[in-house]
Amino acid sequence: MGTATGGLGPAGELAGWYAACGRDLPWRRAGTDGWRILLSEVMLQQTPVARVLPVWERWARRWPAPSAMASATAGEVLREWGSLGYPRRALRLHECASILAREHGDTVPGKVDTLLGLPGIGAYTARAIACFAYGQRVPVVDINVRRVVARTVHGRGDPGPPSTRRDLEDVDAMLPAGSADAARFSAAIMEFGALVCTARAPACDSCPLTECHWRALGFPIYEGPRRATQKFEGTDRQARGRLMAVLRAAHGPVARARLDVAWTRDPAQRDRALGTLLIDGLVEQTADGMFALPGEH
DNA sequence: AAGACGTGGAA
DNA sequence: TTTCCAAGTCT
Repeated sequence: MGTATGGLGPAGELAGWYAACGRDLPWRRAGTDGWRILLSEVMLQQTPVARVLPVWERWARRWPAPSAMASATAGEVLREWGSLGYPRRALRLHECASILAREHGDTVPGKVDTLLGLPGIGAYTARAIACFAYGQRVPVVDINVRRVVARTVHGRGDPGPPSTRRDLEDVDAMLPAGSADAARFSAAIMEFGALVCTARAPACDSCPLTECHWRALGFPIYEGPRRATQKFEGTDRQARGRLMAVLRAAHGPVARARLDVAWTRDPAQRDRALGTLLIDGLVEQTADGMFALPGEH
């Protein structure tokens, strides 16, 4: 690539690169239905492909349709979710399955506005499903896309804080006219951001793009506001994670003491964590004062 | 509109 | 060891 392609344009260049270098991920194979696409998109929220792969394969087999998942308990779904992180996603998926089974004929809707009304489906995921499952010509904007646009179009090394409205307009302006081309473009630009135009060490040496404003400007260092790095060690989130791990590993309800030993450094924090897990519906208390994953008692 | 929300691997 | 990062969503 890169020699005398004159006129292909960024969309064409990305499409060519994607055809040659895109990964053969199972949810991208022809014929993958909307439900399985939805599962993959939710699992991939803030979670690397490598960790999603085995879980998605198992889920796609075990729960081939929303109704199948709806008939499982939330606890079973949480257990299958394992350590993917942000287990509220699993809970919302379970709710989503019930809604789809009950109100949408056991199928996944194709309209962005309808998808946006489902639990756990936001601006990115709704458009990703509409685009990748149903071939609609809608802008699909994730962190990869925002980073590629920031660099190639705006000449900034980092996209800075998100602005859904602005980001959607930026990408909409780049979308090829045909829906099939637009869908291919979105898959390609996301993959490009994930494999080449990466956050930490972009592979500019092997970049397939003829034009990049960031490169043209000499790769200026990003000056804007930096998102505060979140602590994890010692936080409520870590405590919640420990408690959930105990519940997942157990077969049925566990006694309070079993949870207490999972986080001993700060009893008040442990109580707070358990309290919010109860509120979130990730944990339930049994009649005799034990604790369990929802529906598992 | 910042901040909460998991987890593990790489630099 | 510490920090950063991974196809965001919700409040």
